[in-house]
Amino acid sequence: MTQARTANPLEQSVGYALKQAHAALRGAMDAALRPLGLTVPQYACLELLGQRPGMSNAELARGAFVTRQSMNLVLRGLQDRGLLTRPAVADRGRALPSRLTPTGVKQLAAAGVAVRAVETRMLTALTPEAQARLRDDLAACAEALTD
Amino acid sequence: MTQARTANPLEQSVGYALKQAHAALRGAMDAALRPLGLTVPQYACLELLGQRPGMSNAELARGAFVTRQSMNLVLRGLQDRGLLTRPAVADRGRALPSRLTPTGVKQLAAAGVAVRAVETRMLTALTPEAQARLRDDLAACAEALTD
DNA sequence: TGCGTCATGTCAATATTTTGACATAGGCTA
DNA sequence: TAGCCTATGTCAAAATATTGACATGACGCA
Repeated sequence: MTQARTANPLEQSVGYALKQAHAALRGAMDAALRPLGLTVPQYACLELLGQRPGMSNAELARGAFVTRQSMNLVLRGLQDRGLLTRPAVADRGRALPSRLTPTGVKQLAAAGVAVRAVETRMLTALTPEAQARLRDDLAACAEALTD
Repeated sequence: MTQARTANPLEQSVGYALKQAHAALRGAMDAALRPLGLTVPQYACLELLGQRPGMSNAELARGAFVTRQSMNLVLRGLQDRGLLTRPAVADRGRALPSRLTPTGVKQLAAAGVAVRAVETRMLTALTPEAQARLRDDLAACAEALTD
């Protein structure tokens, strides 16, 4: 026991476990979205817009945890593919509100099914209570670091 | 906004919380390691080698959740800076075992202090029991996805 | 009104990572 | 032994993300 601690302290680190779980989730989502021709950032963008239409590029970037510049490229790609629309000029301020097209809504629906299946598989070993607790603890971790 | 709950199902997603916590941790580690001239992958490499000297490039890549090619670049950078050594040729197989130099050990010690401070800050809101539970749940999530 | 500050969108350049590919070394099996 | 499979290190190219910078618009305040 005491040897296990000194021999593998990494495995006892919450940070390492977080990194491990994130890598696994990212890989699984990537594999699930590939048949649909979507990357994870692209899906995140669709999901955010599906839940709150009219979000600006900067808002989407913050919600997807990437830079404005990266999200800008994602946005253009999705726009070129006809999954969302964006006004060429802003009528108020500089923010350009994006909205899903009907095609985008359909793509999001298909992607959502695939992603939710991944999440369900990830959480198979956890009770609903444990899942809620995990979510809240992760949120608390994020909040403690963003001050 | 009574529809705040139904309007934000993303906040109820464990996967999203995981992504959020990971982004916050990554950013905090980045900031903590920058004064030392280290990136997160570089630190991960040092930490792995500190705990298990002689790991090969491929082993380090798996442990740090990056590709072999990425770890190869990290390894070369650290080697050029004199933080680790690697034999030019393998005496057995193709794996080249890396080992920290005394300078590397010192850098790792300093970086370890900084990183542990970040992890402590991240976990301030959680009891030791909750921390252990969080770690185990994350490990269970990762394992469920890697089958 | 004028001014300072902040947020946004976007361009260009750079850095980083991944994808694809190939040669080599070792283990396994017929 | 020969043949096949897997793992490893590494090269080159492509994709992706970030950093730095700039112009523009909104807001607060004297």
